[in-house]
Amino acid sequence: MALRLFNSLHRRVEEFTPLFPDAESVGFYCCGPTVYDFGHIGNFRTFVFADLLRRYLEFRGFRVNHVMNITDVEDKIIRQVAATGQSLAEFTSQYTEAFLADLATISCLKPNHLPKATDYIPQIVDLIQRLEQRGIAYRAGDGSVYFSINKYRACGCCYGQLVTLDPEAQRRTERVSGDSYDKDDLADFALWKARVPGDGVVFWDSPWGEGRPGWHIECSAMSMAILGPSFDLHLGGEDLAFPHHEDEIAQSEGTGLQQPGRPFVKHWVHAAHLLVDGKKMSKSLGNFFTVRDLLGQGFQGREIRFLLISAHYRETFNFTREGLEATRSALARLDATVAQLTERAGSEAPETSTTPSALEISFTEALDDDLNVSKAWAVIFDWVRETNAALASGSVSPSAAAARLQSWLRVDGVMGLGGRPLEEVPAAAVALLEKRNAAKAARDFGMADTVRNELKALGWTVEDSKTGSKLKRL
RNA sequence: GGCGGGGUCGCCAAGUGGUAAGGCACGGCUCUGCAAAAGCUGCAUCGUCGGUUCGAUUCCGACCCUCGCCUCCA
Repeated sequence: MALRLFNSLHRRVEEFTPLFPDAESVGFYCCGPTVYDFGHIGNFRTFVFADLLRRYLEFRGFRVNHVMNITDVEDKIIRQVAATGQSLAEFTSQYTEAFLADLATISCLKPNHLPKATDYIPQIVDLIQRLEQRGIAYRAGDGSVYFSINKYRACGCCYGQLVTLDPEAQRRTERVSGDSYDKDDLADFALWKARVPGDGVVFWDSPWGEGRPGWHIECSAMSMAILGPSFDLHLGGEDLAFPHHEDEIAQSEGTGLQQPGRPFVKHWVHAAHLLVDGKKMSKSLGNFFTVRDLLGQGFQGREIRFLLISAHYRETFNFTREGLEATRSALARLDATVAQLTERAGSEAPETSTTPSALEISFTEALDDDLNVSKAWAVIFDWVRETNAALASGSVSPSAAAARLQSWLRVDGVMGLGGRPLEEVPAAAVALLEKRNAAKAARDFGMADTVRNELKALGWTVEDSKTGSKLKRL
């Protein structure tokens, strides 16, 4: 079996095979954040999903060249720069750093490349010039450069690969008409925006005068500069499918840089939105939570991660506080099993086995199926139950425990939950535990219960078993 | 208005033409001084109405509700 993934380009699940089988890595691009503010967990749903897919590809033996861009020039950023008096770099770097810190908090591996749009102005200009030379880009009266969808189509190219849009049937929103500028056609989009007074000091020189790049062309420039004109996977939130990704395809393929018969991107993958109270989580609706907000409320990064990858990536998912709280119990159960295995295994080497474990086989089957995480969690929790039962029956040898643990660690290499960090038991708690043990031995259960409550107040719970009492962090 | 997703147990969420995974919560039992943890166990006929079929939650049609995109957006 092989990994099958839904390809937005063909609207069906397809087997994933690399575009260039001999290449040393798979080209993997995910549209990153616009760094004008802290990202919210709706944004991070997409990034965690990208991280999961990247980790799974690696689990399946691919080497992945993971690129995530940072959009560091854009209208909102320019407004903020003007308002704060900071330089563009000063302003965007603080949110870029915050973004990377948040990614780490939710256990996302750092992408191999994190290109910033402002570092790719020459490449952007180059692409626009190519489009101009081919007659697909044109200069408008205001000094901006636009992409002509009609000219592009006249070259035999297809605009409308990711979405089926009938321009005539479109609603004429205010946004559309308000954005008309000097375009030949309403649907054309900006490649280079001429400098306007509101841009302040944010502008670059170009063959078309001072200005700044359009949003869409940035991703084309960065992805092709790093991964080449054709690459394997392009990810993003579903709201980016149109117009952002559609325009990326048009600009990138419009340059004619691809080898004949090669697409810009072989496989497009889109992550569905996170909802809050049934509505899309967004800055404009104000119904969002940042990673920092949730951390401040006492949640852990791994709990947020778990929740974000508990549902299939193509289904919208309703975020609730209750849902986040529920992850705690589930993770605790998983942690307890892993902790028991670790203890049982000791320093014993795992049983040698040349075949993957049942856990790994079922897990692989689940994720091969268009990254069916729900199925994967079912597999994992079935394994938890079975492992707990085996441990309780005493039938797990240290080397068998080590083997199970090793197998889990391989699976967790994809899920990225990690274990809950072990905390050293403070001396005060140890003393109380001993006091309770003594009380129990003396059959003074009133005292034992009192001490147990004192321990609880310190944040430790007691678990009694045949082999003695143990403290566990609450 | 156009296009695209959804409606499955209290909540979250898989899945299948032959009467429905898993997680959280809840109940019972075992274990325990009592708990906790763990195990066992109980709990749904799948939005509505029709159609196809020996049989549909799964296919088709209609309808209702809901979310998203339609050039700011992960």
